[in-house]
Amino acid sequence: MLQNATVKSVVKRLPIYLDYLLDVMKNDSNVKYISSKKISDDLSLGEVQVRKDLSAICGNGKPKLGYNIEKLTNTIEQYLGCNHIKKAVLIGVGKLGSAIIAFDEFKKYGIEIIAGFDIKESGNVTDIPVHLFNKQNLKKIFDQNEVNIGIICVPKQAAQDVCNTLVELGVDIIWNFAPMILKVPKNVLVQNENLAYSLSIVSSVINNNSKN
Amino acid sequence: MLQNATVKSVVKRLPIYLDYLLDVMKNDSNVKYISSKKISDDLSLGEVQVRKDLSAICGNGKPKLGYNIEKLTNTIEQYLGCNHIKKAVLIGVGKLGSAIIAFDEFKKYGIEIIAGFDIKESGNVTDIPVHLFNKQNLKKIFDQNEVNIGIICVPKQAAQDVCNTLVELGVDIIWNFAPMILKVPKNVLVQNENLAYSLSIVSSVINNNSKN
DNA sequence: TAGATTGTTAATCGATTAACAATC
DNA sequence: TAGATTGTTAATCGATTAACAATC
Repeated sequence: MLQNATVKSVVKRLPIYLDYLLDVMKNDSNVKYISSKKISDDLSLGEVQVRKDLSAICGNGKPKLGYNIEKLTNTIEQYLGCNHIKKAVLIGVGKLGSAIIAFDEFKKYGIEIIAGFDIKESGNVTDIPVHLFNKQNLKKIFDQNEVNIGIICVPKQAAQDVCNTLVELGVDIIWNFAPMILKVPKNVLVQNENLAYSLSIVSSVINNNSKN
Repeated sequence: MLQNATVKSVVKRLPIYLDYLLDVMKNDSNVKYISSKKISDDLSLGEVQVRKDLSAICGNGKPKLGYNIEKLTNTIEQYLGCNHIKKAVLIGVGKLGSAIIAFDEFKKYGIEIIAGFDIKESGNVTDIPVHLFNKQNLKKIFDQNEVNIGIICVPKQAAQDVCNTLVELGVDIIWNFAPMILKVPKNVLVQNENLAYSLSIVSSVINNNSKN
């Protein structure tokens, strides 16, 4: 069922479907089936695209009825690994770092931040301990836990160093908020959250609109 | 020079080039020209892609020499509207909101946050006044300034309401951090910064890697 | 059976890459 | 002039959309 070949463009839409389906079920727990037409209308997507996306990950739609909404939800959650707990550490507990730690949506995808690290030790942020950042302290946590994810919220000057340390300790994926491109070995994946790049789009859109 | 037709895929790479070029110039102020080969090598992009991107926005490369690095930088900055000041307000000055206000990269793209708004009035965040959020207060700021950008950092339950108010007051573009899809009229553009969706990719990557 | 809706195959569109011509 | 590097036209690749066949 979980074909690795499922393309990136489809995976990117899965959380959109998931949010939508959860919402539909919350609003009316009697709905058992939902059609691709309704989904596509509500989400402003192409009808065929929805059908093709869904058939790529489950393909248990019933002609005349649509998709069993509960089954579909479960399939998407399974595909996204929502029920498989993954542990993360976050480095750089400044304003952004604390905001991320407090971010509500981690549980939804089965991700748990088990510790924060900062060059200033600073107690707790909403239950999660913040340790002094150094290799020994970090290693201790990695020895006691299987840590999959490293979240980088340090200033960009420090980001590559922090990244190297995380890679050395064995994270699989880095969620990077530092506005720069990190160098990592091929087996590590970097998911960039480059706010500056988004900002550049905001800026260019206004710039070019006002030229019209 | 600034063709509106320049495609989105190209625009998305412009800030990458810009960061890179600024960095090259900082490290060696003697470099006058840079070739597409060097750029593509350093950024791990295709050589032809770099050349095509650059020719789309400027096209003043010199055979045998490369591109005048200063001219190129200026052109990109101009294209992205870096030297044209655009004003923004930010709604929801919680942890994430304060982090955004303090974010360093606004100036680079000519964006200025002139005020924050929150349901709790809370003084200042790094020089920027935070007002009590209500329509009157918001309108006052819009009357006194040409505000182009609304930044939404409120919880998702409040986001659509805030969005409507901002649209009504006349923003051109909304930078949305609430993890949901906002409904806006066609003339308003929403740039989503949906951390939850990024997170879902983080989750799915680990999930599917560990299946191999 | 007729009709609604799924699922798939083929056509289109957009972006990237390859081949090559133009130019300093 | 020869060689390096740009810029453009054509080929390829991937994703979306359209057309239609399959099925409950």
